[in-house]
Amino acid sequence: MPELPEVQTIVSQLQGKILGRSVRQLRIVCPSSVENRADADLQSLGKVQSIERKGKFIVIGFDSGVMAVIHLRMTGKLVWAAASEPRKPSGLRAEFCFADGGSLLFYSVRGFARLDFWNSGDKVPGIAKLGLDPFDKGLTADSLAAMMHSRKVAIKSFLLNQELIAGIGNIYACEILYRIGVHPKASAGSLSKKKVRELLAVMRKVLSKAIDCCGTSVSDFRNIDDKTGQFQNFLQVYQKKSCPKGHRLQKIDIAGRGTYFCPVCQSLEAKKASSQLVF
DNA sequence: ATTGCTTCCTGAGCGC
DNA sequence: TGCGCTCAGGAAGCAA
Repeated sequence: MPELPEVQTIVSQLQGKILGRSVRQLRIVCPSSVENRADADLQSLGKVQSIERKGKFIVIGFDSGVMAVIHLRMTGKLVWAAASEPRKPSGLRAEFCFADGGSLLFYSVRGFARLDFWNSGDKVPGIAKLGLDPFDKGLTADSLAAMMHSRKVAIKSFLLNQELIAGIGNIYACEILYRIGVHPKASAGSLSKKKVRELLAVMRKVLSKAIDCCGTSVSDFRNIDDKTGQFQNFLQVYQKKSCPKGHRLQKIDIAGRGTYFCPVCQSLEAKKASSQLVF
């Protein structure tokens, strides 16, 4: 499931592939996954001017004044295909055909992913509500501690809330909490200032490493060349039986997500200083 | 205001 | 081999 590192991987690859190129035709295969909320004809999108990540959203700006806002949710994919390559029909929702050859294919196996068109500068509801990016300089130990202060919600749910911090999903939430030795059910407000500082540092470290690895492929994440990422080789708890120290892991449900944690390394009180290696 | 539950959907994996 | 069941989860929407 694409989270911040996977989406960043796709955005970086798209920048190298389609920036400055013109879309000749937009082929909408499945209209229920695509919506035009722009005052423009989608058959004259024009040239790709910008490609950005906003939380887990991908925003592609065109010189016609339209932007494509894409959210891959769980099983969405963007795949580059040469004009001659056969298209896998299963889950194909739309295709951007480029004037100088090649296509960007938008897939969504389970139909949750979205491709919506807006006028550049429109306030897109999902994006407008996003909290700070984990790498935003405005996100400091102080501001994070202020956000967490007095919140009773489980720290795992806090990390998954896109309106607070944008980009973390289930896999990285589990991995970050294991690395700082905090129980996923510990209330966000219960973390000491020292732990909050550690949380911020480890969050950035884990996400950076995952970006360097071009993401995590535990199920079906693929980059635009249909290749897997490599961070699954560094996972310590997600879908594992035991932690790196050999303790048996537990799996519980938090906010409707499978949550993996080590009952030995991750204390509920969130007070124990972590001495374990991050990688 | 904050928290939590339900819904959407299909392929993979499992037991029989 | 094949059937039916369970599980996977991001975010909107609504209830408490």
